[in-house]
Amino acid sequence: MSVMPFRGGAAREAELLGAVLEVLRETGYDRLTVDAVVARARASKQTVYRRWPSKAELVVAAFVNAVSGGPAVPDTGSLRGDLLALMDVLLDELDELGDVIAGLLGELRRNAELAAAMEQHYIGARRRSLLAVFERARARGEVSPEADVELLWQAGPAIVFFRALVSGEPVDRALARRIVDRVVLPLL
Amino acid sequence: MSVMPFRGGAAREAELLGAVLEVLRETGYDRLTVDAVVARARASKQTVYRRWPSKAELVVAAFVNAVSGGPAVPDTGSLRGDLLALMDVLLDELDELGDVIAGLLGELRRNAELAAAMEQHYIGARRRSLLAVFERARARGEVSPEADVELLWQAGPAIVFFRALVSGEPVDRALARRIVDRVVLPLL
Amino acid sequence: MSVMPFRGGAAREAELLGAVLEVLRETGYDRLTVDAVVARARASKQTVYRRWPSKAELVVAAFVNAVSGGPAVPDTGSLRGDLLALMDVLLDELDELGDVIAGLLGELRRNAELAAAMEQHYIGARRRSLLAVFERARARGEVSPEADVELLWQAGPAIVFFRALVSGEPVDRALARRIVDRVVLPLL
Amino acid sequence: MSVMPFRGGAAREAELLGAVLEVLRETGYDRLTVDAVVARARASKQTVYRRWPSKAELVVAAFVNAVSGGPAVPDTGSLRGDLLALMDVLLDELDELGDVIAGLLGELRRNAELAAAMEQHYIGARRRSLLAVFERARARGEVSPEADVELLWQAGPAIVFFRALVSGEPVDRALARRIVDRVVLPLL
DNA sequence: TCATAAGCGAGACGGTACGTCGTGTCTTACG
DNA sequence: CGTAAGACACGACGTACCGTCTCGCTTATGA
Repeated sequence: MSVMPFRGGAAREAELLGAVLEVLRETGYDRLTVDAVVARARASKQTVYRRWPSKAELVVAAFVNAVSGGPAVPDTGSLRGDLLALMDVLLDELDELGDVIAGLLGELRRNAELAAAMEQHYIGARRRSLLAVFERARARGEVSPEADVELLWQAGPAIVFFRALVSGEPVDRALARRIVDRVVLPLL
Repeated sequence: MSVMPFRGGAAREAELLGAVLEVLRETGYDRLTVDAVVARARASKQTVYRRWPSKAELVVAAFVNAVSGGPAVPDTGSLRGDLLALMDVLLDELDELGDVIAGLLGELRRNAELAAAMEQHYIGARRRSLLAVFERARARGEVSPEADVELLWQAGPAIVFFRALVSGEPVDRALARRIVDRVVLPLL
Repeated sequence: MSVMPFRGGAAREAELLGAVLEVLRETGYDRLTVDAVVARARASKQTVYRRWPSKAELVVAAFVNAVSGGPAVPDTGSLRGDLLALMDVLLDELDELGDVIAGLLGELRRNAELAAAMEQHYIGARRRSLLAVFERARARGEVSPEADVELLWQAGPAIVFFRALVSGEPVDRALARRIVDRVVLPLL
Repeated sequence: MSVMPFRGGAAREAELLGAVLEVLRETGYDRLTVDAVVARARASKQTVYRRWPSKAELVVAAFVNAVSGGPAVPDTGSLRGDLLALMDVLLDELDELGDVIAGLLGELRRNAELAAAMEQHYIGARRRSLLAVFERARARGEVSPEADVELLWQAGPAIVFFRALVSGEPVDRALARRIVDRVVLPLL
């Protein structure tokens, strides 16, 4: 007498990760407990631990699942517009998942595999989008040849992360505009 | 016939925070337990919890105590030299206490009081040093009047934190030099 | 490849109570620690506290478990023999578990549920045995009709408890004989 | 600017014991804490521990102080009246201090000195009163020569203690009368 | 008259136990 | 065989109480 139809492995996996996100949104990362996730998904702990070996991996999986795909490379016609569009996406994500990221940073320092997953699916995806935007601008001649693009792409995200996670200052679109207009663009 | 001299409250406090740092250095933030600290300091849990209401506050206190005072404002004669000196301090601190910071960021998001303490004694102290350096440079005419100093001071720290804590890229003096020469100075 | 066979809840419960008794015998009631019990049984505190909400309830459960069943109703052929047999059982129990009883009396006064359990399984069982002996004697005509059996059954136990727990006088078989011959039997 | 006049050692001692009794009456023996006593008496812990080496000794001292002197030997003219008068005193004391006695019994088993103090000042005093009453009755010829007075004096107290502390049955004057009329007097 | 000791309040301290919580492993019973 | 349910060992948390200690003040006594 099951109260729920059987669901294959992949579908169940998505449900579990969804439950993780729900609990994350309600309680934050470190108040999240595997028991809460399991109760939310009407699952068993074994069902979770069969797939992810620890709470950290579970949360990273849910996080990556939530942000995966990453931002589409925008095409507003101007470099400035593209940059602002990407910064907006970053801001929204930080707003929603900043707690999760902050909670995970400690784990990432100790678990290279987790760190690699985050780099690959989160930071990496955003880096690739930014670099694509820069590349297109370079093709249009908007980028000075001696600009250190490998360093510059992360100036914007870095400042936003720094304020959101470390210094606690507000991050909003005005800030994004300031960064783009007074830091990134002048250096290109 | 006491086997040990009496130590006033303030002295005991310093000993406790010292024990926290020792344990932090040996075991890392997340493996740190209050019991370990207490054993190290030959203290009782009450002695700790009388002063700091939770493990997080204890660790923040130890961190703040370790970095407080902040970097002396350097005076190498040139803006570039001063900036590099400050970046070096930042790098050393991150190297030594990066794990602690990463572990604490989650707590800071949920505890405004802790966040304020960190901002006041850690980030704030470094911001004040950097701004003092900028101010001196401005007096010497090395800073363009329209430079957004309030934003620029954090470009260096932000990039360093971003790489050290979020993207996992290496941070070293070469990077510091790159940041100063290709981001901060050009924008001034 | 489990290193130990699974034991159902009921079996585990018996093991835990056994560990309590072991620790009781070794260290006495007041020195008994839940941690010691847990270590002895290779159990977790949760496993204990899941079943019994406090140390007191745990100890009462172990005590009740140890004495439950109570003394078989003896049948020596004579009332005097039966009474002496029951008193002997009482003496042995007091000798072995007197410390535990003395330690528990304080708790029992504040916890009616615990007191009821003790009355039901310890005192009650002994009362029932004594009354059965009296009843059989009455059937044989050895009991005067106007004897206050409801009061008399507890004269023996009461004196023994009084001396063992309160006044600190020795209790031995000679005393038991004295009580039976000079108090109980004459009043019947 | 002291808020309280100085009190010599003996007077302070009585105040402290009074505070113990107050706290005992409010919270019972095992919920009593030395800190509570100290707060109640506006005293310092050292002031308590200078006089009594442990909580148990403190409470026993307060108890003995409260019941000291013991019951005056009554003289109602009849043995029965005298016995009932003494039983009434016992009942009142048990009613008021039963919790304390129950809480202390565990300690007494482990601390012979404490047990001796209780026996001397509490049980002993009551035994002496009862024996005096028996002795007077014997002089009047009310006591059979072969009665085991050394055993009989404790029948009444024992049954009362047993019911009050162990079996949890009610103790009242009707019970006292029953004990005197159906147990003690018939055996004399 | 003043200092010097003794008792005191206040309360911090080391130690030990408590009862709670969370993780990751495990067993059972069901479908 | 995968699952829901949930017991379990382990280990950390934060609280409570005991008995010892130090401090600084007040009182009592002796020079």
